[in-house]
Amino acid sequence: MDAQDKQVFQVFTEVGIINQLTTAIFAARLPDGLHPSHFSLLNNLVRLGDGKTPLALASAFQVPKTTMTHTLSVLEKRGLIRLAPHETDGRSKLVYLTDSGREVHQNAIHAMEQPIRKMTHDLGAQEIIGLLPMLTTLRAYLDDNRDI
Amino acid sequence: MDAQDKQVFQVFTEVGIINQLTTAIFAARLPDGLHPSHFSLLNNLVRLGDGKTPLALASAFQVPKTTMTHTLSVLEKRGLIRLAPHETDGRSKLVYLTDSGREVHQNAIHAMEQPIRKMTHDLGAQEIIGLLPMLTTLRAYLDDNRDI
DNA sequence: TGCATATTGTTCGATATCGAACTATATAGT
DNA sequence: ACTATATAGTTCGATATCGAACAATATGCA
Repeated sequence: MDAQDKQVFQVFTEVGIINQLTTAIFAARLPDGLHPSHFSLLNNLVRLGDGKTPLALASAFQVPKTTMTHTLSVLEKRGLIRLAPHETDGRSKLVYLTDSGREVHQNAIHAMEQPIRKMTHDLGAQEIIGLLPMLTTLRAYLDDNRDI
Repeated sequence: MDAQDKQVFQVFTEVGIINQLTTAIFAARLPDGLHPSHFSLLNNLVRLGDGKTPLALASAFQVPKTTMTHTLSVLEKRGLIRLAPHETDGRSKLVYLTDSGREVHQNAIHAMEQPIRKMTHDLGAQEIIGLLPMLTTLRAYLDDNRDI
């Protein structure tokens, strides 16, 4: 591994640390018992629309379907989502947000405003947002090359 | 949450996805049973030196000390690290790499060369490395503001 | 149609992560 | 020195994540 490889590796190390720190910051703002993975799922359903199958969600989040089964069962028990039978495929189900799920999501989003505002105040919004194009490119590339 | 807040939030969403995808890519290259968290610890000891206390390592990785107890016990059982009593503090221990631990780490680093080279070939090394300054700034800021 | 194969989701067992409570040792204040 | 408090690490119970095996349904092809 040469010096350049190590710098690239360092990028992923920093990404990992940032993910851990921001996840911890946001997790502290979530309602009691709501894990970041639960919020992520609610967030996906709100932003990209519900009515997806569990397998489609597992694929979107790059987790095994067994993990999605578990996550969905937690959210269903909490009444934040509803699992309906698939209209045309007897093997499958469809995931829908409940009113309660939308409300919990909205409150969580609102609670995250404060740390985000402090970060942007201290570091500059444009500095942070400036990362977005390359991060998006990198994410899309990795998503298309999972078997790299 | 206004449009700017959402873009900042999107940065952290992308960071999370990139972390998940790269972790999966690297995990696939690790020896059987070696979890990414195990490799991360070996990597830290190699890069920054061993002889640290478990608590110092837990703090460095931002994990509860109970998690570090578990991780260290796994690595010790595999013979990759050695836990020695602290010379001056009877409560504490010191973590040292074994020769086997250094060897496993070296092999893992080497195995990650291939996916890193492919990424840099496809996306351009400078494009990826260009993220490093701001990511480092952001990581240092978050590290200093864990109670944000 | 009938059967082989593929797909969707669940169950089960194993490991990682975490918080609360605990033990042992060190330190500080009197 | 004595005692109260702080610190380092472990144990324990709970949850998240994951892979292997399984059940139910769908699809493709003879």
